[in-house]
Formats: sequence, C-alpha cells, structure tokens
Amino acid sequence: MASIEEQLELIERGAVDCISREELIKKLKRSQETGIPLKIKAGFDPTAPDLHLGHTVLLQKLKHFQDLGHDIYFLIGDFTGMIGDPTGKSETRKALTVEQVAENAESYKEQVFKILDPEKTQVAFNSTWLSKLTSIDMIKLASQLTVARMLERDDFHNRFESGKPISIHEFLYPLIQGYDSVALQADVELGGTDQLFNLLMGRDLQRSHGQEPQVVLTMPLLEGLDGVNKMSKSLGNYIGITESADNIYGKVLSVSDDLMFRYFDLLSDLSNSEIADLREKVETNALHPKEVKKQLARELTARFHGADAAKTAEENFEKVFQKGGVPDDVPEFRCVATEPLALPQLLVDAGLVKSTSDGRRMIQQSAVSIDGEKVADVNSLITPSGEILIKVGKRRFGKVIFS
RNA sequence: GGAGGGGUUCCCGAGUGGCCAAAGGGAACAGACUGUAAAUCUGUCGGCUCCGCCUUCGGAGGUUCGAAUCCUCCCCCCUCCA
Repeated sequence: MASIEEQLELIERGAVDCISREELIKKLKRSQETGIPLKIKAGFDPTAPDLHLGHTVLLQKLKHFQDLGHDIYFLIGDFTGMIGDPTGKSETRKALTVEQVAENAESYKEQVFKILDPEKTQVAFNSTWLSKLTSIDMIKLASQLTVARMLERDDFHNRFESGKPISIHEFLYPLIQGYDSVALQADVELGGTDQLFNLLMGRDLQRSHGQEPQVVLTMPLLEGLDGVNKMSKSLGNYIGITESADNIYGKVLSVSDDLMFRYFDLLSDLSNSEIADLREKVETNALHPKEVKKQLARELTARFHGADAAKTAEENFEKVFQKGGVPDDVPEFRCVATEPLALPQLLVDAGLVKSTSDGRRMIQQSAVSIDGEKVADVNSLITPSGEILIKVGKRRFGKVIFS
C-alpha cells in the first residue's frame, strides 16, 4: 500500500479544499494500521444520465481513492431527485418514477464504469434510508439547524438578498444530503466547490449523531466550452462522455488555449511535470498550441471510445475542417418529389434548419452551399434528381437523395 | 389576514393607448479573420406561400377604430406588517 505521503499527494492533486487535512491524515493512518479502507462518498443527481467532462473531474478523484484501496460509494440521490430542484435555477424538477430512476442508474453505471472499477464500486441509493424516515424524524433532523445557518449558503444568501424565491424544501436539501453521510458513515465526501456548504452540513450532522465527521474534499468546477460558465447540460456548453468520438474530439479542439490547460490540469492523466512541460513549449513557441490541443483531444476521446476511435476522429477532423472535406457519416434524407423544391423548405425537411425563416436567413448570410457551390438566391428552386450534398454553416451537413 | 410592488420574446431587462415583432445587454447562429481556436469586426436573431400576412408581452374576458400598455376576474412571485 502507498505511504501516507504518497496517498496525500494523489488525493490533494487538483483539489480546492480539504477540510481538514489533519483529520484526513488521521483517517489514512488509522486505515493503514487497521487495514480497513476508508468510505468515500460522492453523490450524484438521478436526473442526468448524461455525464459530461465536468462530472469526470470528480470521478477521476474517486478513481484515485479507488486506486489507493479505499471503498467508493457512488451515491445516487434518487430520493432527493423526487422532491425538486435545489439550485433554484429554474424549472421545478419533474418527479421521477421508480422505473426512470432504475433506468437512469443503469445508464450511470455504464458511463461511470468507463472510469471507475465496477468490481470495487458500491452503488447506493439514498432512498434506501430516506424513505424510511418518518415525519417526526424529518422534523428532528430539521431542528438541528437554524435558518440563519442555512442562509449562510451563498446561493440562498444571494437569492434572499435580491428578493428571489427560496422554497422551504430547498432548505431540506442540505439536511438530507448531510444525513446521507450519517447513514453511510462516510469518512470522506467529495464534491464540487459549489457543494461545500452541503458537504460541511454532513460534518455537522455526523457530529450530532455521535459520529466522527467526514473529511470534505472539494474539486474545482470545470469551465464549459465557453470558458466562462461551469460546464453544464442546461447551458449547452458541455462535452458529454457518451457523445461520438468525432464530437468529443471536435469540441475539445474548439476550446480556447487558456482553457485547454485547465482541461489538462483537471482531466488529463499526464503528470504535473508533463503538463508543465507542454505549457512551456507552447509559451516558447516550440510547439503549436493546436498540436497540444490535439493531444488532449486524443487522450480524452480515447478514454471514452478507445485509441482507435480517437485516431479515426482525428482523421475525420482533419479531413473535414482542415481540408474542407466532407465527413464520412453525413445524415441522409430521402425526398420524393417531381416538382422543383423551394430551398428553405428543403432545408427544414432535411433537418438542417429549424424553420423556413431560419433557412432564408442562412441563405442570405451565404451559409448554405450545395455540392460545394454557395447559394445566393433565397428563392432558389432545387430540381429533384440524383442526390445533392447540402452544407449549412461550418459543420452542418446533409445529403438529400431524390427518388 | 392587511398594505404595497411585480409577471415582457432563450435569459436579463426597457416599454404605460397607435411610430411595437417590442430599446439595450447577454446567449446563440452566420460571415470575415484564424488553428472549426480564443479575442475582434459585421450581420442575423417569432412564424409563413416573406417587399405582404399571421401569432406573441402570466391566464381568461372586456373597453376602444386600435392594447404589452386601460378595466374585471383568476393564477404565480417578491417586500413590509400581523
């Protein structure tokens, strides 16, 4: 087994907060002495079976713990997911059915096990213990914290100050999440920096239940493709790990140079010194940033699709974007017609634009080309014969086959 | 329960009877420039059979030649008091 120092180095890599380091060392030592692995908890939302790279920052960290021999508890918040939205961001969350939860859980496993070892990962559901709590239990739980304490949470504080609504049930979220730690008797809980408040809540509740408080380890939130906001599905700035190899590759390559190194730090398996080396070579112009970014894109694509697929994705990318070619897998649309067709309508039918108005706009902005020829006239009529290749913008392709 | 403020197009946010498909910003999309970079610049940004027409301003009615703007009822949110 790795020494305490070695364990600490791996655990702390990339982490933002570790509360507290002393407690962590104490736990690691005890684990080493007794041979009992630590219980590492990380909670996941049951509604999003579509993991993206942002999630993998945390998963990589779990992997580190796993590699060190500790027990991973992959906790699916199915119970909390049935209640509502804790972020206050927007739409009230739809309640999930039992079937949906089970389905999502399977999807989770499929994705998560691309990183974690399935043999060594415990998948848990918080409904297991939460659905057994009575109203009285719930009220007792709620009595352990004050409203003032709740309002310390940044998100609540801001909303309260700016007069935005906070629902009562949102206060229950941190409580329930904290109770999960009690139920699991977690030694360490991982989460994003935005989860700090909830993670600390676990410590409070464990203490009040006579347990040793968990160590809280937070990981940075990965910026999305825009380089500003955190990566999230709702913002659409994400790279999903189930996306095609071509998509993953292409999206990684579209991030800015600054962001690229952020991704290296948080996602790559390269060592710190290897990354520092790349950074230096880019700064001294010894390497073109694009080449370094390609390396990153290859690594990440290979992680989810294998090395061969990553290689193919790179070749496709070069063909389509660097040489102006056409991808191999252009979506096909079959069209039965005898009369000449209005182009905007055809674009809609082929799924290349969302409305004819949109199609007209694209044509006016000279974004549309047919068989490599730019179309300038909005009222162009297409005579149906054979098949034509339509391109809209830089990356939307469609093949229309007439019959 | 009482008093006041508010719900506008993807988001924020102007607009208080016609000049409003609705200012401005953001996001997004397209074009230029490139490394499909980023940044920047330009343009677009409800729909349609597109130089015109149709449907939007929480919901349902009403007043008016004409309403996002006025009236009535309803739904939702916020603040203060209780």
